Amino acid sequence: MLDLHRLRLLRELSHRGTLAAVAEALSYSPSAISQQLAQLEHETGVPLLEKAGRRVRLTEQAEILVRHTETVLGQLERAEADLAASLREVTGLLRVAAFQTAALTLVPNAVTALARSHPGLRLRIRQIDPEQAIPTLTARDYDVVLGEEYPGQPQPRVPGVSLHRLGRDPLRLAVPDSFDAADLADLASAPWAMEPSGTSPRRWAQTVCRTAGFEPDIRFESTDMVFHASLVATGHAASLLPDLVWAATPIPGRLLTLPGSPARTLFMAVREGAHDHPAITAFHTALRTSLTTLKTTLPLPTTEADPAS
Amino acid sequence: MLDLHRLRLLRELSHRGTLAAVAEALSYSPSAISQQLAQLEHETGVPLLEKAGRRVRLTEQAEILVRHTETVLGQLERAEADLAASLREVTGLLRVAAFQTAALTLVPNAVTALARSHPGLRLRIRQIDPEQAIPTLTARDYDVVLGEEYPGQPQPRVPGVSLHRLGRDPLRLAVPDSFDAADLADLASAPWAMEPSGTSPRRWAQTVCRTAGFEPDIRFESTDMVFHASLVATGHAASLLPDLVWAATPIPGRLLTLPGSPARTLFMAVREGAHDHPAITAFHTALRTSLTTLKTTLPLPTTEADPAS
DNA sequence: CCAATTCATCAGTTCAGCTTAAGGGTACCG
DNA sequence: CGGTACCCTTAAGCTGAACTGATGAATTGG
Repeated sequence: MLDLHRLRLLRELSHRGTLAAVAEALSYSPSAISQQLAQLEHETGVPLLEKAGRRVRLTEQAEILVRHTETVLGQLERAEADLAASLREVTGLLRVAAFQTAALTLVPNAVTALARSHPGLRLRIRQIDPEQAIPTLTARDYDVVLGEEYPGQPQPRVPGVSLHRLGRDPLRLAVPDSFDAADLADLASAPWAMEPSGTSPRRWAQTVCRTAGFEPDIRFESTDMVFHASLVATGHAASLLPDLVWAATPIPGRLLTLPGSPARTLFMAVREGAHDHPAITAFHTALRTSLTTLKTTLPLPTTEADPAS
Repeated sequence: MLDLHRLRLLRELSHRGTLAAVAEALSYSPSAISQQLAQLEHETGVPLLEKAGRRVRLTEQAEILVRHTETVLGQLERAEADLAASLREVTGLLRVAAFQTAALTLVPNAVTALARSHPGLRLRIRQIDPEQAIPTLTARDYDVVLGEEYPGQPQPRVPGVSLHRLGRDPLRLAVPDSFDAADLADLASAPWAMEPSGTSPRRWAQTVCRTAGFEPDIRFESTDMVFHASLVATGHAASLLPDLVWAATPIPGRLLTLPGSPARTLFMAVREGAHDHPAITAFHTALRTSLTTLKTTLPLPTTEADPAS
């Protein structure tokens, strides 16, 4: 009988490429992974790994096993979901990774609602960059990862992970009251606050400025959008920020709607097979109602129709 | 993550009914089973077993897990089969349980053929009563069980096990030369050799005699059909025997064809998911050719058309 | 009512699988 | 080309999960 634990290691290897990465992801020493895979090879009697430079490559047979392992793991995930669904009360522990604005705004409301509706469900929230959190779904560090997708910056497709849309979060231009600007083009030489390079909000914001015909003068870089807001409030920079920020901090100046009414899409990533899990569907609906509640509460310019709400 | 090993124990329990039986089947102590299932209950946080007198009953949740476990185990079986199928040569070890006539006649030819065509395949044959061997398929004591089905004695359907027909083996009346009998009715007061009561050949043979209008005078009981044949040869008893016996021992007297040309059906039982395994398909074809070869070789009365060959 | 079954529990033991440490091969870079 | 960094493997030793065996409690059948 094939050992599922070893098969999982093989599957991780096929995703991550090196034994060291698998070990890192699953908190083992590389040696343990090497031994276990050697054992799997021995049990099956089939070569599964072959050296490729200083790395290893999966053989054709190993790929076959990986494919089956995916379906087996999905089946087990569904078993857990079915089991949880058969109970009246939703219980257990849900480990959530949330990006900053979600953690500050969406999540607290959702947690409150769930504490009332599903007292048996425990939540563990951690604020973390979603780009690095999504791969850890399959490593089972988290059950849910909240993510965002900026226009023109599509989320990479990760096998074994399914995405579930939460809604749109409109993106607007936040300008200090002291700035004399009516639209984007007026800010060609203004100081800007943006996210660090390499992030998708940064790529999007830069694209917006370049489309408007200028290269932004970026004076402040931070992943902290509340920091951006305070820079706007104190008159130091303009910034392109999503509406949800204003649920966490007061609107610091003027908000200008951008051409085309762009928005980031908020989504929830879970392991395939787990999306039926009652804890996850409960969390999903709690987030969606949290989002729509926040949207109607916020005193925002109603210059756009939002098809998501 | 649900532990597959523990799930397997739960599955066995749902089939066998008591912890003791599971322990017996899988060569553990009952204590080990109890501990493992308690652990599974603890991990899932869901009650899985409830006391029912001095036994235990599976809860609704446990049944859910069992259903999923069945599909997961089937998937793993298919993984192994796919893996083996991807290799050029058929290798590995095939553990076969065979009933007596099969072990004496069908199997040796098949083994010879396989040794030539698939030198990498090792076989371990054990002669054993198929009725007790089939349940052990799921316990993985055997990979293949050869079985027989007498007319009107249908094989019980075992979940997780699939049956594959090998062919018909005609049943005839073997009468000592010294007996003055032309058909069944002439043997109403003759001494008979039959299989022990409780077996399906016995039930069938008794039905045949009763249909012919008499209760047989059973003087010899044995599962050994070669013994039956020798009783016929030595003039001590008549017996209802399948043709395959004559591949193991000379025809001892006269063979009379029965009305309706009855035959037992020979089949091969394997775990579901394993029927695609190349070692098993190879064994299957070897057995079928072995059977047809034997049939054409035997000097038998050709009074019947055999639709199986 | 006693004997036999069956499951639960506890203490003791064994072995699979982990970590650490050392070694060898490969790529990349000055 | 040597140096360095990275990656995989192997050996040795240790730890904890899981097994055995003994004991006890509950239930059923003769």
